[in-house]
Amino acid sequence: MEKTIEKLLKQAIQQQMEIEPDIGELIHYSIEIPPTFDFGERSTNIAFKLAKILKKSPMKIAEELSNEINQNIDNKSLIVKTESVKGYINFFINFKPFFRQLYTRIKKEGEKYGENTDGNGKRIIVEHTSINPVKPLHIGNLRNALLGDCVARIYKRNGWEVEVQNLIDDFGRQVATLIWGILKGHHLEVVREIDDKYDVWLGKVYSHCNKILDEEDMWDEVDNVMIEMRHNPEMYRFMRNICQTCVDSNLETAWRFGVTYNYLVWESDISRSGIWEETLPLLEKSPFFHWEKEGPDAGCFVANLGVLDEFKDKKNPSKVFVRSNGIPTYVAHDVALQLWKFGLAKANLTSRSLMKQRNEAEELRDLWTSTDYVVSGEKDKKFGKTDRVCNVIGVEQNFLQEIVRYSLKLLSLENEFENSYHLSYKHVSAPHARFSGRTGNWLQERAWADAVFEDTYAVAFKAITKKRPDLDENPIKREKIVNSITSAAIRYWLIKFSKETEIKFRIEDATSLEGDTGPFLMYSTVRASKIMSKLPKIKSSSYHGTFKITKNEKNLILQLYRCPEIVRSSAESFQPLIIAKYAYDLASSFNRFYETSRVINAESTSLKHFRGSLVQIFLITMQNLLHILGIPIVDEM
RNA sequence: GGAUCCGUGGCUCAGCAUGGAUAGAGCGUCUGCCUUCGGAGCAGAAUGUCGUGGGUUCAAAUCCCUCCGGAUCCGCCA
Repeated sequence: MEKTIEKLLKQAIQQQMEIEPDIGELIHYSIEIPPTFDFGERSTNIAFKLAKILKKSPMKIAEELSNEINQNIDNKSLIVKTESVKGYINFFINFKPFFRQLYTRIKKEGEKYGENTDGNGKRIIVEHTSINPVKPLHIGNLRNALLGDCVARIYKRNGWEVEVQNLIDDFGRQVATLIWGILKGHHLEVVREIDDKYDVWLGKVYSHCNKILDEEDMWDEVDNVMIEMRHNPEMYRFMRNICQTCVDSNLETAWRFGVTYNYLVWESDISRSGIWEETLPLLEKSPFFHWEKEGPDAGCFVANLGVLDEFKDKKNPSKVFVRSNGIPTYVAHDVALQLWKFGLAKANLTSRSLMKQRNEAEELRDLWTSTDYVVSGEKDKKFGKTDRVCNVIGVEQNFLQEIVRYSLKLLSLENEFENSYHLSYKHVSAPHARFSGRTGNWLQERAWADAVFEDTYAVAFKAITKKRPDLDENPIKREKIVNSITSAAIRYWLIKFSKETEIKFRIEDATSLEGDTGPFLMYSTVRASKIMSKLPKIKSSSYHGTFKITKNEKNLILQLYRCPEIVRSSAESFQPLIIAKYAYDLASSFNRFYETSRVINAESTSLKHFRGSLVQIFLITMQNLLHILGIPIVDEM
């Protein structure tokens, strides 16, 4: 439709205005959806733009162009008429052929409707979740996981090959703290309640350890544990087993929400892989990195970021990459990791297959993990080496992530610099503080992901017992439905905010099932599939005939048409929110259609067929959107 | 001190990239709609100095600057 409009406009402008320059782009960006469809289906403000060039009144230009276009079209073309109003040109489309085209397309593409091949098989790594393996996922970690999960799903549908990584930092201070506590027997002071998942209990132990350490300063001992973990194989094994069990427990949580991964990258494996040893010489060759000889940073390996405009104003534009004791800093490590992701550091990593995961769409995903031991005969697989990298990391790391990105620029890795994306998001906050694993305040607020799931489950269960007493007979089916509703509600709630918005954690919002929520989307598909199940098969040629298309029907058609453009723009901006908002608008349009357009008891056969096919393509489109959002599809609820 | 982000009805948020017609949703409040394909829905009402003040423009919630309020970052921690 837009292309037709562009063509008509271009033609008219060339005939009327005698201006040659490429106004293609100007025309392209001037086409918009009017505030209400009373003004037409599309409109353009091109007359305002041309007014400047031609030094003529916009109204006059709009009028002339509109007249010209009206002469170039007839009632058989896709655009049937145009009107000029207050300088705008409004376009009215011929709905029957438009609908026929759209119907044919959606029916043909089916579950691929909305997808495109922009990625052309290029590869992207999406790294998300990446929590320290000493605690359960809290609601903020879940936001991270869901943003990453949706971006992965979106990229897949834009023709990219996606690799989802979860970085497990088993070598950090947090793990050392926990291990210190366990070696001291402090875990015995924390009761594991009957319904505590392993990671929830570990999280309690971890915050208990922090409390002890804050009271009596024994951080030296933690440092010793950190060193022991690196050099004493038995200590390493002990630590890794605990972390592994915690990760298994974290994975269970992720799966409840439909989140799956391809690869678990362990920090200890990375450290051993020689990745840093590969990276350091690369940096040393660059004129922007050097070993500092004097000043406060003497003896350190330093990045000279001051040469970049972006860092010029910093108080201290240089950044330590290697400490005077020879140990690389976190940022240095992250640069190395980023190089590995792009395939620029080989890293001697071995991997093994863990299991197959299945998500709510019944899609399989192999889970692999990096490993420190290989069982003979096991397959190995190499990860990394992608064209683009998206790291989902909280907003508090903006500055550090910028350093990582700009380090690539200093290494003249322009392409990798352009293709590094830090998906930065704000935190989910408790009423008065941020959630932190150290203080364990997620516990009091019941803000860990499993608890939120349980609380939402309870609300959904209550609702379904009231609405569907018949399901008392079939508790297994009911449980499946309630699980779906729960996952849908929480997933949608955590993606419907923009990344820059700090979400205030209030359980009433998370568990809400009405209005702008996941279950609302599900419900629209339930309505549609109920109609479909009661409708005889539609023959694709049978929606001709004489009938009027109502306002609500037109609105639904126009919404359905937007899907591919929406999928594309959400990938470009790394904003799952765009899909969520669109899906909500689409469901609303359907609900309005549903109220006013009877399908099964339609006044005529041709009308019944037309409406039936509209329901059909709505169902296809909506299900595709739900897949992208990771919301389960059910045919009753 | 420097940097980034945020401020939109009573509450929670979209919209800002690429300025354009009447600033949109949801919750809450009020009024209607179940002999009607499933009411987790729909129709309607009330509620707005788009933080403040200036600038650019034919046109500003959107771009630029000031100030106010809030968040985050600025380590040889991760």
